[in-house]
Amino acid sequence: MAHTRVRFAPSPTGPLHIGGLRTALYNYLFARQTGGTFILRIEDTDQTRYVPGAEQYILESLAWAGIQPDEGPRAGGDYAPYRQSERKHIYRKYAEQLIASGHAYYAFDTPQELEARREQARQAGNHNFKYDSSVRLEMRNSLTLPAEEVARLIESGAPYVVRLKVPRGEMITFRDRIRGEVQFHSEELDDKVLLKSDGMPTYHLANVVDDYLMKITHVIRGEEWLPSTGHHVLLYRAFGWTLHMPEFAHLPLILKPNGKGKLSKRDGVRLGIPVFPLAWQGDTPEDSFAGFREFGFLPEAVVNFLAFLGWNPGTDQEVFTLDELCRAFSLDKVSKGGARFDFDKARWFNQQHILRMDSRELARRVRPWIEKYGPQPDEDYLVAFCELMKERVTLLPDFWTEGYYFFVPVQQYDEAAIKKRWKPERRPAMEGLVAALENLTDWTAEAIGQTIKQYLTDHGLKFGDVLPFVRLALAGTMKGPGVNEMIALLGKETTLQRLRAGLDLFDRLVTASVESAD
RNA sequence: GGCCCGUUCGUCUAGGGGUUAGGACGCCACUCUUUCAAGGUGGAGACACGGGUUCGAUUCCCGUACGGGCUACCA
Repeated sequence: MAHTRVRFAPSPTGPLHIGGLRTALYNYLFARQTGGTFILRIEDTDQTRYVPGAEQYILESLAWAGIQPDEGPRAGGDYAPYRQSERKHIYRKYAEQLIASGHAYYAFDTPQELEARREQARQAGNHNFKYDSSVRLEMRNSLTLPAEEVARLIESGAPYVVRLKVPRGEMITFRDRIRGEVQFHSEELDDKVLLKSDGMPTYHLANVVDDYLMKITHVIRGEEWLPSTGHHVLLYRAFGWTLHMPEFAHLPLILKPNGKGKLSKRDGVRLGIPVFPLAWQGDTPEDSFAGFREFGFLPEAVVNFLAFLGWNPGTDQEVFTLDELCRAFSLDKVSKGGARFDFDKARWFNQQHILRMDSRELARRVRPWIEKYGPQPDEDYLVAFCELMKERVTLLPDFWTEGYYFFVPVQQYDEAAIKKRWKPERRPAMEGLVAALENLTDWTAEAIGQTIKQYLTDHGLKFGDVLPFVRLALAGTMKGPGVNEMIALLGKETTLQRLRAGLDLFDRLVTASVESAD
């Protein structure tokens, strides 16, 4: 196969949707796997929908996910510029070439005239007005107007568009990498606007021209583009570029959790789940959203999760690094049906990636989530903490909520557990243990374990007789890492102090409940 | 409405003319453990429907149903 060149071509109209990120990911994986080039092209041809900051957001999202473009507005490349607004001058030439060859025409119908025409069709019971071969000869365009009139209109600066002259009676067939052969009757296609009255191209023209100019070999995009691919094929034919036509691969959509429609930003706010990679600050609170990053997802996990929404390697392996995905990915294994967004599965992927991540690397990711609350733990302490906690969290904020007591005093004791278990008779045994620990100098989990075990056997006690109370005094909760490790990390001073304070608290709680029971 | 695409456990999916239809998430149980997790074991749980083709269809074909996408001077 010739050198593959694929592009991700988002429109900067707002934050990049998670579905868009997946499209970018698949393009990236395909490029990496085939040793090809991954290109980012900004499709900003709609000036009315342009949102400042959106392009920056796209760049940051891709960077966060670890899928950097080889060519693009930031990265540069031999086919620059990569922003369609900066390529505006290119498209007109191609539009005129099409007019000259009889594949397109000027149309002067105003939006009002078109609307009137649509309304007229509605009156006649046709709710599906199309500007196509059946009506174009009734409209105001270079096909119906005398040549002098057309020239006069253009010279006088009258607004016009260029439309594709879709031929009659042709069958348009193309092979989609994912769906096989797809066909359209040319009769069903309307005369799409190619060049808008503001001089900008529409997606259809810009897309085909740029893909040709940038030597794109594979167009991997969402299924919502499937219906207009017929027009695109026609365009390649009209330009005489059929031999350079890229291979198409239309990806299944990412659906709402209930399966009804494609996932939208509304679903995010409605269900309290992220549908964007990063937070987006809109003009209003309703237009601002948290992203996967802010929810505490690792980019590795999001990438893994997204990769599996519509693709699978055909093996039992589910947890993949980006590199592994690059190697395992194949367009042929992309499924056809839409995939529902499953937040629980996303959480599971995150848990898996946390679990497998090197603790030192993990500590780097976790640090902001701890410092957010004040503490600034030193590196080794944080690494050790991550080592203890990583198998009991799913999202990054859990490190704090589940293990805050490693950084600050216990805020809340599980009083129900204490009242249920604590017997004041246990106090001497606990005090003895405190004394034993106080004498210990080798403050490691192993030595601590030895000391506790020795003490228990010496006094005929079982683990269950004291350990739950050690845990409660140290962490306030019955949950958490092994007691030995917990003691070792907390340090001698904190451990002894919390144990002593705990004993007093336990007694107080139990006597209080006895009194209230009277 | 028209056109296009799709349909295997609740979800993501493997599979493919003859299988006990496999895995993962979630759920349940058990196990391990001082606890919570993680891990291990086990369980419930699916081929949308109707016709063909065939000795035999979940698998191939055709319909139907259902779902989705598109139907702009938006991408």
